[in-house]
Amino acid sequence: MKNQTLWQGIASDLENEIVAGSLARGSRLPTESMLSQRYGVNRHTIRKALSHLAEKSLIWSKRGSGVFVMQKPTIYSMGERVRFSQNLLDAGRTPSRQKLSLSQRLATHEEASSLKIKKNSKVHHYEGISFADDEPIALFHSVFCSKRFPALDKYIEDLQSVTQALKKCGVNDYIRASTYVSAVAASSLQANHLRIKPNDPLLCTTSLNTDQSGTPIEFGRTYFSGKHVTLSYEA
Amino acid sequence: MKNQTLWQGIASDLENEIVAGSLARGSRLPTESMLSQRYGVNRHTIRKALSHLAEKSLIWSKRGSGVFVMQKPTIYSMGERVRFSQNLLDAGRTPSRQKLSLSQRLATHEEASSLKIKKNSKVHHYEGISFADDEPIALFHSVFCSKRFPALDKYIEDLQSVTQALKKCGVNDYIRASTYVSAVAASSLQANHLRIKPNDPLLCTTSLNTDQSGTPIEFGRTYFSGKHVTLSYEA
DNA sequence: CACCTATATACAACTAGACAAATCTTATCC
DNA sequence: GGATAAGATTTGTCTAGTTGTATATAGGTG
Repeated sequence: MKNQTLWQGIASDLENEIVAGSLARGSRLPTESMLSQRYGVNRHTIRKALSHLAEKSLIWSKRGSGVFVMQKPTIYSMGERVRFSQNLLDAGRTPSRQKLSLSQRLATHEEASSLKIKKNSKVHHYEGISFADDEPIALFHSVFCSKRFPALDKYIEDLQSVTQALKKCGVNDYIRASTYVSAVAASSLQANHLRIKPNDPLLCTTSLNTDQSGTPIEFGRTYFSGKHVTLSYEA
Repeated sequence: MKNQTLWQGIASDLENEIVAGSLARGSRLPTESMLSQRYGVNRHTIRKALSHLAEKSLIWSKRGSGVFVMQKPTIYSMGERVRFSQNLLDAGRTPSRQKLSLSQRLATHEEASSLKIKKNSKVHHYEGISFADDEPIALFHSVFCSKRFPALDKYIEDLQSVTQALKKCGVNDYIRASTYVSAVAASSLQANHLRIKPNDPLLCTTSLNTDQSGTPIEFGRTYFSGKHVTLSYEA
């Protein structure tokens, strides 16, 4: 973190002001000329820093008008139907996922009782990272009953999508039955994956999805980077 | 003086031009390409000579801009009453300041406890550069209780002087209650402002000013360029 | 051999200036 | 008061020039 270029230093400085709230959401930044004076650099160097922040969707600019702080970094809306890809597409961002692991193991006590399956049943365990515009925004892991979805792992491997894989297993729709949200500090491992610092705040959601009959299908936890995500519960 | 290398000869040649005044203080040197042509050597040889002069603090360079002749170092005296402008006038130099930012924000834990105000109180945050003869010698930032000095920011904006602005707020005199001095390495942003290199040493003073009754008024840090400033504690 | 001096080349980071395009501000007219 | 036009601001784009850094090569010296 030391030998960074000027524009990188400026970008992280401005980013700090944004996340700290000193630059309020929706407000206008100082003009590029002002910033170039403040930081003692050429306007082009400021523009490089700004374009970096724009790529991270922290700001947006309008010719002739100014540069503004994004209202929310990424809006991830929680509702009856939570679909990762569709959510991000709605927010105007490009979703992608990276698999960390995909295996079978015995369900924990918590998982078994949530999924309403027998203790020591086998489950598919799927773990990975969610990206928005190639920026990691969340770590997730979830489990599915192996007995009910014998070939789910193969489908996930091929399709890279839980929604699509479940369709192949005959589940055309699923519903978010419950969601719990808490805040935790990132471990160094989590921080590394999410490209943030250890102890940075994470939003931890524990969720259960069921099919239309109410039978549990998926149980999992997702850790969202507090810097990049705001959860939305609008109706 | 006999068996000197090419770059040593060039360095002493340029040094003579500087001390003789043929290259004026603050002026720009010919570009490295020009010099390499003039002396008939490779640009790297010129750079070796220049880096030698830079180590002696005779010149400083700015990427993309050029190489410039540096001013002479300054002595800055610390005592019960520390007044920037008067200090430099006493030293026979011309003082000036440049505002980098002036805003209100919440006090940090350290600031609140130093100023003896409540946590999460608002403070004026004033940040800038101090110059001596148009050469930057220090970066400063300090905070004042917003509640006690509601209009201080306006006064600072107008008067460009903390001492004068405080007078407008009814503080006719203030006293340096404590000063801590440490040495730190310059970040790339700090280095850019002070026209030095990253990791060059800075004198970091953390200071608290109070009014005559002992009530804290200003808490701040000043980063003096080690190359340009010597602090003096004479009685 | 290891190290310094010097050359040569290429690229990255930053500055400098100019101009265009979109927007905002202000004066003016009716 | 509202519409319009002129001017000032502000971001977007382009070209050119300067210092910083990295790599490769070769000769001289202790």
